[in-house]
Amino acid sequence: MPRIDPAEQSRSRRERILDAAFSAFAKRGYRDTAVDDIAAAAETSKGGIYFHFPSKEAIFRELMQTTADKLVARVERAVALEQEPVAKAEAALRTVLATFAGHRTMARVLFLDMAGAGRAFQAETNRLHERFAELIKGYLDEAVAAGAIPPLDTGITSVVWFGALNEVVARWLLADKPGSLEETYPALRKVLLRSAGVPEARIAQGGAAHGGATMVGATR
Amino acid sequence: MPRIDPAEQSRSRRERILDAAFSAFAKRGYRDTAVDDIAAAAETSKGGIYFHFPSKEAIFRELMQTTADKLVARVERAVALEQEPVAKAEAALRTVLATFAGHRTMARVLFLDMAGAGRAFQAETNRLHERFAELIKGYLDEAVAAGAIPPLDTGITSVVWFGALNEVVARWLLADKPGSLEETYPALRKVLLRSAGVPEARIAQGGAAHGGATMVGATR
Amino acid sequence: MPRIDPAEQSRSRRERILDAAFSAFAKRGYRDTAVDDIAAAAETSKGGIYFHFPSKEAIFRELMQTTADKLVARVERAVALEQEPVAKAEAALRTVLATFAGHRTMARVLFLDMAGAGRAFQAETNRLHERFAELIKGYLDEAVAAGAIPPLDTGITSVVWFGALNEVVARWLLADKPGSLEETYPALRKVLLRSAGVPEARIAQGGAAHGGATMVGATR
Amino acid sequence: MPRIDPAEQSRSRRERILDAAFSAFAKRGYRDTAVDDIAAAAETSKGGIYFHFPSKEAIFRELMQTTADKLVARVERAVALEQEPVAKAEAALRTVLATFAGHRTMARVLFLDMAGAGRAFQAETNRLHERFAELIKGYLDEAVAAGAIPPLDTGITSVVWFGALNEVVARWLLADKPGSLEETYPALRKVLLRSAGVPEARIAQGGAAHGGATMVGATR
DNA sequence: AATGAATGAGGCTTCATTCAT
DNA sequence: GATGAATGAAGCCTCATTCAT
Repeated sequence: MPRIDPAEQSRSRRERILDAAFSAFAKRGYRDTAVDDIAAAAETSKGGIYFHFPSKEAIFRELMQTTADKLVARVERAVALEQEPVAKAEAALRTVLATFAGHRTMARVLFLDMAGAGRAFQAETNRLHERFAELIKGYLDEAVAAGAIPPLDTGITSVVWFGALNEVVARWLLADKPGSLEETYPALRKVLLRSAGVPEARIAQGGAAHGGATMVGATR
Repeated sequence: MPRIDPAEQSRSRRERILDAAFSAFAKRGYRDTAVDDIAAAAETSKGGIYFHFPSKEAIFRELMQTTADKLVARVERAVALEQEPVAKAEAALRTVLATFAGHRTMARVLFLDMAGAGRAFQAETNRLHERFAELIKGYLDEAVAAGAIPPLDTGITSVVWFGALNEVVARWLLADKPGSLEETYPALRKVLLRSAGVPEARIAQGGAAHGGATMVGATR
Repeated sequence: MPRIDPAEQSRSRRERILDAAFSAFAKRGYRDTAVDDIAAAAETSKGGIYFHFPSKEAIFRELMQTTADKLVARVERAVALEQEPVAKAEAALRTVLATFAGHRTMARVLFLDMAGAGRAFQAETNRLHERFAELIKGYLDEAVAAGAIPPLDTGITSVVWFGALNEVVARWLLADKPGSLEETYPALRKVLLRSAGVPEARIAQGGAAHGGATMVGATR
Repeated sequence: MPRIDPAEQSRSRRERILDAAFSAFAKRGYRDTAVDDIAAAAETSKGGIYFHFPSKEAIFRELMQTTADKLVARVERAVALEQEPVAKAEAALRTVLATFAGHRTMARVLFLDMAGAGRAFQAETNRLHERFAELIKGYLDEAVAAGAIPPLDTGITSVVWFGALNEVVARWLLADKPGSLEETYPALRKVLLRSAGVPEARIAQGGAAHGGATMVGATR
């Protein structure tokens, strides 16, 4: 008879709490989500939550961390499929948009809650932004090294890219009638590539690379 | 005899509350600022505050509104001094950076608190972002109309510009040792102008327009 | 028309809270008394309590302080009526017993709660014990100086006196059927005077000093 | 083959829990010690504790009981070595001080925790005090019977003795820099013997009885 | 207009105890 | 016998808002 592994069960409960917290935070924001709400959503008791996590804050932090990790991993996986430096940057852009398009909740948590969680998380927020900017900067540096784009200040450019992406996603999140996030890709791509000095000829090639596989859905 | 106009006095009390709230919000964020804090800073009582404002939220909203108004007015004033479309866009950019550089508190309120204030203010935040993006879009449209830049999607471009600006300022606000915000202007300018398709030749002219008056601080 | 002085009203409310807390602590002990209990007993709201006091602990501390002050004041008043050193010591003893006999609650708070309040108040407890021991020591020192008793270690003797008093009161408090606290005076007096080396002849004079006024009731 | 007797093993686990609880209570007090703390210190689980004991309270009660038993046994052993009634009383006093001096933890539990444990243990505390007072009273009664001291109210005297001892130990426990508890013996002895009417001549003999063996520490 | 005392709904966290495995 | 996950009742404190004066 298939006994239930208690360790497994515990992990799953933990996961359930995390999931519940995730959507609760996404729906109402960090401050407006009570631990009771999370408990109710996870079908546990408040005490149960405090068995698995030391504090509400800890839950949030873990959520941020793993969410960011997942996103980064996905971007890196997508980028790895490309050879050409500019294509890598494009892949990164595309993946972020596609991911958020498919996981609106994830976007809410990462973009709105993080900022809205208050001063206590500024360091966290900072690190997250830095991380993504670094990621982008890496691809831009490669592109410069490969001669695909002229030498330029990849530091500020990556910040611009990140800020732009941030704003695009935020608008989509806050819009009354969202529309498709992925539809913004072609236009955003053009503007950002241009900002990085990618030759117009290369830009014109469009996102047509890789055939129709451009907007590969999320695996999750 | 020079009587104090009661209406005038009331207005000044109102103003004092607004000022106190402004710095309190900037210092501790919306959620972490108690009405008591504001009252203390304004040298009034809690009751006094509720005489002038219906709620804490209303204070915040008004603050956002007037702060944004001030910033927009200042940008428009600076832009009005320029003739050439691209120069106008540059002026807008420059003014925003210069203003925030001189009014870190203003930046905090507009960039950090707004986000941190919770879902209740999303509409407000939205409108604010929209407003600035529109402002930028207007200048870009002019530039397109004047043939200074090629026809392009000024909608997305303005969003990119705003997002970039947003991110640059946010980073500056959250940095451990801030550094000069205005120093980022030349690099940011180059990237953004490029993103809008401004010819390299025009970009190379630098921010040298208007001689040394480029970075004139605000009077406020 | 007799307007109500708001300051007066506030003070009275504060007092009401203090009184409520006093009996609540005496009845259930510090730890087992919830702030809600105090609020209910004081016919206020929890918030009302926190308007007047920063914390439950602060209430307790203030209570200890003022209660001890009252007792000390009363002892000193009684002692001041006596001239002879030994009579002073007797008066102190008598007053403490008489006071507690008339204010069982006071005794509970000072003797049981203080100890039971937990480690957080040890310093407080310490100081209180020290204070009373010092008081006693003062009278003993006077007696030695006056030659009423032989030179002796008044330090340890005062500790013994205090400890004895403490125990007598504690027993009375914890007894199933209390009996009269004041009835223990003659016997206790004899033992303690003996411990201080008071001559048997003087001891035999009994507590008859001051005629029947020996057990003056409390004023409070 | 030397199997481990399960009953024996269980007893040892029980013992381990008791020991752990003992030091935990001594360190943080009854209320501030969580069952989890005890479990951790005993290297068991919470469930394990509840297998051996019905409640936290029961552990405490048992601890008090056995600790008091040990102390009493030790006192009686020491007293049995003496013949002379006054010497017996002295031995009791000496032993208590010596024991606590060597087992500060024991003192903490018996003197501080008991009081701090709340109303639930008042009966326990009462009984403990009574028990010790009875012990002392017994020796005093013997002394009276033997004519070593004049007839006196041994009831109140024993209470005084106990209270004095209590206070001395409590002070030592709560002092910032403890000093030696045993050093207080000579002075305390003198005061207490005097309080019981022991002739000055006998008191002057000092604690010199039994040669240097006076303060032999306990083996535990 | 202003004051400041009062309210009370909630928020986060702790912890003795239970119980399925 | 033992484990550790789960429960849920309290507990202390905060704070936006109201209101008598």
